[in-house]
Amino acid sequence: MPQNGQEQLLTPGEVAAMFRVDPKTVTRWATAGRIGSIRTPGGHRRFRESEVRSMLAELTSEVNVSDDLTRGR
Amino acid sequence: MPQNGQEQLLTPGEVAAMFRVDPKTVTRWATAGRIGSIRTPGGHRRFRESEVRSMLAELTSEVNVSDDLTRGR
DNA sequence: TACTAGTCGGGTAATTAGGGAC
DNA sequence: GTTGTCCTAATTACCCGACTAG
Repeated sequence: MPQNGQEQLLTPGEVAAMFRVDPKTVTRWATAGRIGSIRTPGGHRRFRESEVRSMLAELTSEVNVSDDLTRGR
Repeated sequence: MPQNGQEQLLTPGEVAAMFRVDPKTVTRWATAGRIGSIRTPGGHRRFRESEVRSMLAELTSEVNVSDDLTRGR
């Protein structure tokens, strides 16, 4: 079994689905340097799941926090 | 773990997990000469861990962490 | 010898990159 | 200033049967 100290990566389509935007938009974010990207030798991009999720959480504004629903922070 | 001093070899599946691609894609990289490969007597491929890691680091671009992440602007 | 998981091949869909304009 | 859609070319993903690794 391979060691699991690696970072989980996401495809542009998955990131686009998380933000509910077009994959092209995610590509623009990567081009603009707003999100870190890992390129395959073929030129396709992969994104770090932790980075995407933290960004998603960072840009999320909750209405109210009742109890321990906040487990990531 | 295994022998030290020797170079660690990775299977196509492990390299595929690092790049979040299909093992078949890694095979294609080897066929196209984008990555060095070592063939077993049976025809299966093995890849050098150092080469894969350096390539992964080479194709990784971090975000420019500006201070204005605080949503002030 | 038999067994499980992985990796050959090829072939065909699906995704992505890049440019450019609105 | 940002996002979505158009196009073409390239890359990648999933399908199969057969073989290898251990």
